[in-house]
Parts: sequence; structure tokens; C-alpha cells
Amino acid sequence: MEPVAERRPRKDAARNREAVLAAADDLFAHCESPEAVTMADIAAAAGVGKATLFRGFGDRTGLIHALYEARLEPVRIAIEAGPPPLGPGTPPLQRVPALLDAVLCFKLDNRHLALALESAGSSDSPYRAAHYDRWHRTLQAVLEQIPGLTDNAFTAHALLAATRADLVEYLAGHEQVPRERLRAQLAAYTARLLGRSAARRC
Amino acid sequence: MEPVAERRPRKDAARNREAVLAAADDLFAHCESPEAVTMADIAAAAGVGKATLFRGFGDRTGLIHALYEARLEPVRIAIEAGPPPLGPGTPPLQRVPALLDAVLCFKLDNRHLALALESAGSSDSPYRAAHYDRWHRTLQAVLEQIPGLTDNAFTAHALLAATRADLVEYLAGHEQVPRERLRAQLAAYTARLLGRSAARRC
DNA sequence: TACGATACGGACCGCGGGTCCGCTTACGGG
DNA sequence: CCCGTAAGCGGACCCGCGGTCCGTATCGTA
Repeated sequence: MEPVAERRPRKDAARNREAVLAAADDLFAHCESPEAVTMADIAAAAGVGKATLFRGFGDRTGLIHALYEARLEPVRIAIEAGPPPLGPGTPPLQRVPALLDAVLCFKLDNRHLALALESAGSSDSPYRAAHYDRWHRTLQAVLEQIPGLTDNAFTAHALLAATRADLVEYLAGHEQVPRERLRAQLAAYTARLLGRSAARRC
Repeated sequence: MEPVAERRPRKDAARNREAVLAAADDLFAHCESPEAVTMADIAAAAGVGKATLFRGFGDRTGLIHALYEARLEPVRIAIEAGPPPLGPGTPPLQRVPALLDAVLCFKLDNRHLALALESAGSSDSPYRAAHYDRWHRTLQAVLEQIPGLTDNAFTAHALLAATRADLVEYLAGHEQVPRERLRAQLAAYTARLLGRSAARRC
């Protein structure tokens, strides 16, 4: 019944964990489709036995989640405690587009990962993932501060849906839309939605 | 080099095809997750050998596509040649929300199918499917008719993203949002986006 | 009725996620 | 410094699923 002290892992275990994450990131980044990279591939690339993957991460989606969260952390911190326009203390009308732009940029920079995560099989809907919930709560909270809006929970979902990994991949990859153009379009879309809701009184 | 006459299939083949579609629809409808129903299950439920599935539909995604297109056809027809507010000849500002509502309702009524299709594995992005392209073209074309809008291709994607099957499933299933409320929220969202762009001049 | 073409079905295969168990290695106490 | 032990390792192994093959049954026709 002690507080149990949470024994820290052995040194080699930690080293292996890092090796696996690095190898997985690399493989996902260099392969066409996320499901083209198998667990055995990752284990081999990391110079490690397959069981080590499963012991360390539970299963395939656990591994992907761990990778994703690791890459996401800087963004999370910037949102929770960073300077404007991302951090708190930014006026809502600027923070909403800033949040969405951050999400979009993250997905552009980590297309392979986001894709691997969101297409991980429908057994775990992307909407039940912790990071989605964080983003949704944050966005909704900011929307609440803008007067004249309703149904902010839905609105937040709908806005985030515009940054879905496979859509981003389709537009940036298949349709070759340049990064800056995509960002501009999302910004314009957001602006139109927030509209003259509190900006310019008629 | 003849026009090849496209020999019609044998009677039992046609019957089996229908049996398979019916069985698959039923299984997808009654199972938790789309990937819980295997090809062998479908074959068994249809009283047919596995090879018959693959001969008739190519592969798993082919079968799901066939099912989806079959269920979708009435909606397609209503959009292409039906009466207002869905059909052509409707004023754009009413037709956009009508189109989105039709998509939403279809996905609500066919949650299992839409989910099965969109989570069919990332090898085939939902954005490369024929039906998505149809919807996107239609929606974009209608948006073009509304003055004061830009980036209509992106806007159409973003609006359609709000009706993604897994989002709909999450809201209607997990969050228990009632059907009419969802429809109203999507309508409000759309209306806000189209805003006073041509509705009410200040 | 007889015969070719078409379709059938279930045994079979390969592959990938996940597990098991005998061996190795880190690390704290003597 | 060495030893005991438990945490960690690895790859052979298992299982289930998508997809194929081929001998057999059925349809449609003359």
C-alpha cells in the first residue's frame, strides 16, 4: 500500500525505447503508406526483438500514440503556456485561427504520423484519443469567449475536421497545394466563419 | 473489336451477388466495428463460398464500395435530377445546406457502411473515391454560383469534412446527440459560413 | 440430352499482429 | 569485486484474416 515509488526503468530499456521511437519515426516518414511498415520492420530497424516493442508500447496503436504525443508536446506547451498568438491571453478572435493554423502546420510537418494515427483502424476512433480531446476542449473554450456564437462544441469539431490528416495529405500530397496556400485557405475559411460576428458592427 | 455485347451474368451469379450484398449490409449493421466482420463471415451468412465474394467484387473494399454505391444511388439521383431543394434549379443559398443535410442524413442512416468505407485502411484515401469526388464537385459548383466567396474547392472540402463518418458516429453514437439536433447544428454552421454573404446587405 | 462455358466452394497460402519462454544483462548488497 | 536476482531481451511460434487455386457442379443452349 506504499505509494510504490514507480521504479524507474533499467538503462538499456530506456535506450531501447528511444531507439524504437526513432526507428519508427524514420520508417513512417520514408514509407508510402503507414500500413506498409510492419512491427517486425520497426523492430529490425531499431535492432531489437519484436517482443520489446510490445512490452514497451502494448500494441501497434500504442506505439504510434507514443510517437505522436512526443512530437506533439512542444505544440501543446506553446498552446498551454506560450506567448501570443498561441498561448492564453490572446484575444479569442486571433487565437482561434492561430490554434487551427498550429494544428494544420503540425499535420503538414508530421503527415506520416498523423496519417498513421488517424487511419489506425476504426476500432479506436480518432475522436476518442486524448490529444483530440485536448484540442477540442481548448478550441471550444476559446470559441465560448466570442459573443454571438452558438453550438461551439459542434463548431469546434467541424473546424478541426478541416484539418483531418487524410484531407491534408490529399491536398498537400496528391493535389500539390503548397503549404502557404493551404494555410491561407484555412485562415480565410476560419475568418469567414467567425465573420463579422464581433469584428465589425454594421 | 465488336462492341462486345457485355454478356449478362448467369442467373445464380446474380442471385448470389444480391445475397452477398444483403448479408454484408446486415452484418455491418449489427456488428460493433466494421472490421469485426470478416469476409468469411459474410460468405457464410450469404450461404456462399469465399471465392464467390472475391470473384464478384474483387476484394474487400470493392464489396464495401458496391454496397455503398447501391445505397447511395437514390440520393445521387435526387441531387442530379430531383426536385428542390436538392435538385438543380434550387437557388444556391438554399441548395448548399440542402446538400450537406442530405450527406449528413445519409451517413446517419448508413453509419455502419460509411464507417466501413472511410476506415477501410489508409491505402485508399476516402478522398480518392468516386462518390466523394461527385459530392465535392457538386458542392463546389454550387458554391461558385454564390457571389463573394473564394477558395470554393477548399471550402467544399472543409464543409464535407464536417460530415465525416467517424465524426458523425462519434457525435450520434458516443455522445448521443439526437439526429435533429445534429442536423440543426450543421445547418447553423453552414448558414454562419455562408453568412450574410449575399443574404442581407448591411 | 449432351456439351461447353461459367460459376461454385472450401482447402490452401502468405503475412502481419501479438505471445511465450529460455537466456542475458543491469544493478544493488555483501 | 563478485554474486544473486529480477527486470529485460529476442526470435521462434501461434492464430486469424485477406486472397487464390483447382476440381466439381450448374446453367444455358443446340
